[in-house]
Amino acid sequence: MEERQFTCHCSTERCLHKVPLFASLNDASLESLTDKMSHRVYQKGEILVMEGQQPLGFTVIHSGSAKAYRTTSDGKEQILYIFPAHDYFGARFLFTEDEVPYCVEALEETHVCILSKQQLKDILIEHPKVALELIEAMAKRMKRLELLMQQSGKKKAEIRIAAILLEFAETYGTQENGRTVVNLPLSQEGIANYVGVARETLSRKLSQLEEEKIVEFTERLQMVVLDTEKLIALSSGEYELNV
Amino acid sequence: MEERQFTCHCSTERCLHKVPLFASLNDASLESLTDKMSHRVYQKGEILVMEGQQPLGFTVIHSGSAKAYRTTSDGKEQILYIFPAHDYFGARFLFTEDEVPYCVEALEETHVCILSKQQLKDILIEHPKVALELIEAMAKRMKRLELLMQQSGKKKAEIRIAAILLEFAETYGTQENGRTVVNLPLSQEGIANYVGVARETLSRKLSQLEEEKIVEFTERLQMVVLDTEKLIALSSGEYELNV
DNA sequence: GCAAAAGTGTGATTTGAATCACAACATCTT
DNA sequence: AAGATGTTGTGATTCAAATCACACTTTTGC
Repeated sequence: MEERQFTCHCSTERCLHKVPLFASLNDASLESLTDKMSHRVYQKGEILVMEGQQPLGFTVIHSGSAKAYRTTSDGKEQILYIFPAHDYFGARFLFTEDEVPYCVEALEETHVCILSKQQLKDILIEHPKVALELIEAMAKRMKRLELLMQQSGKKKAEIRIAAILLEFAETYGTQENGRTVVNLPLSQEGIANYVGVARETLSRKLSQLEEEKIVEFTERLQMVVLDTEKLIALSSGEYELNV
Repeated sequence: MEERQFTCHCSTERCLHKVPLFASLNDASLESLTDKMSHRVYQKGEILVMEGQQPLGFTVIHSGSAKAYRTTSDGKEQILYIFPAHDYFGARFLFTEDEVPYCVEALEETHVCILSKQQLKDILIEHPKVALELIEAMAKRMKRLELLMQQSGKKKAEIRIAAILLEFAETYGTQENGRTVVNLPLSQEGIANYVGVARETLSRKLSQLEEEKIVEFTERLQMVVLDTEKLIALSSGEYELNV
């Protein structure tokens, strides 16, 4: 096993540069900001923040990825967000509460940079353009939530599954001679918890999707989208899986 | 019937004063802003914006209320938001898209004040505190969406119903010697569309709630909450309705 | 390399809510 | 006041997904 790393290379690499949120800052302010941030490394399975705890702060994922989830009353985990590399979290709950509303857990080795609430507020007041960016970013996240809401109102599992697969394709997919190859961030069990259906239902639906040549599961945690059109039609309810 | 009103009293009443979003603006900037806004009046059932259209702008509800909904592929309406008086909408889609993602319809006679995208942006750049307020407001709305998401992942209808009733109690309830009297903004049919269950299911569940003396429906569009604790327990899944 | 653990596929059964189908009210309208 | 229209309650039936149960496969850790 590799030696565990306790520092990240943020200061040298100026990791914030890759985050669209801070795109409008010039290099000088960016560097002074980076110096002020604290940096941490988490191994796969480690918890970044625990539901009910004090918020860590505004957290930028430098590398790696994480999932945010809550444990429901019947003991299952409902995943709310997957944060890929260069994404961030914390703005939403830094501003609304006292305690974090969900657990965030690393899905792999993950390096993060953290900004305290006050630091973030200072930046937003000083650089209104960053605030505007943040508003836009939040709007995008809301858009996704609204879409999911709409779909989850409906019972059909396949609609919601198709929507999540499309989300994955967009976030983790790469084009390879026409087909979209997607490295899934979660196992089937995890996807089921994200979609909010039973693991068995997901397994059955995925088999159907393969039968109908809409997607293909080549190896563990890898999916190839064969027919994006159909997947979109499915997610909007225009198309249904035949038995 | 009363004569239809085509102008609102914004300029004299400084309606924006009541909107927490603009609380940090001084009277002078508030008044100059108010003059720049356009004002409109809608009757019950009139559409403020249509799904797919160009956004109206950032819209503040001066008086009245409205619902935002989408029509799903199977022809039902899924209500996403209810906007009460002094609430506002538009920030979310002004920043993300080209077209409005849902219909907004007046639930009663409704007076609104509208700010164009550019006007809003200018204010946000000039008054970073307003931007901070907007971020907080969006965070709150996201919090609600996340909560609903979580609950809609679960199948139990009563959990989601309880959550919505609590939301209504908070927004439209008034304390009257211990009990909370709530003037509902929607009919049963509307509530069903908001929760995302069949109208019949809602009716049955509400009857059960009355049987168990948790709420009481005194007159049309009026609910009295008798046992808030139980309603909360129900919404979190700690308590279940006995047949 | 082998055992334990984690993840996956598939049938049989149960269950909760959607759907269908009306009857009973309430509310607009003229 | 009476018909029309919209709203609500309740039974019977259907149906999709959860649950249960277990075989099978893959990964992981020592």
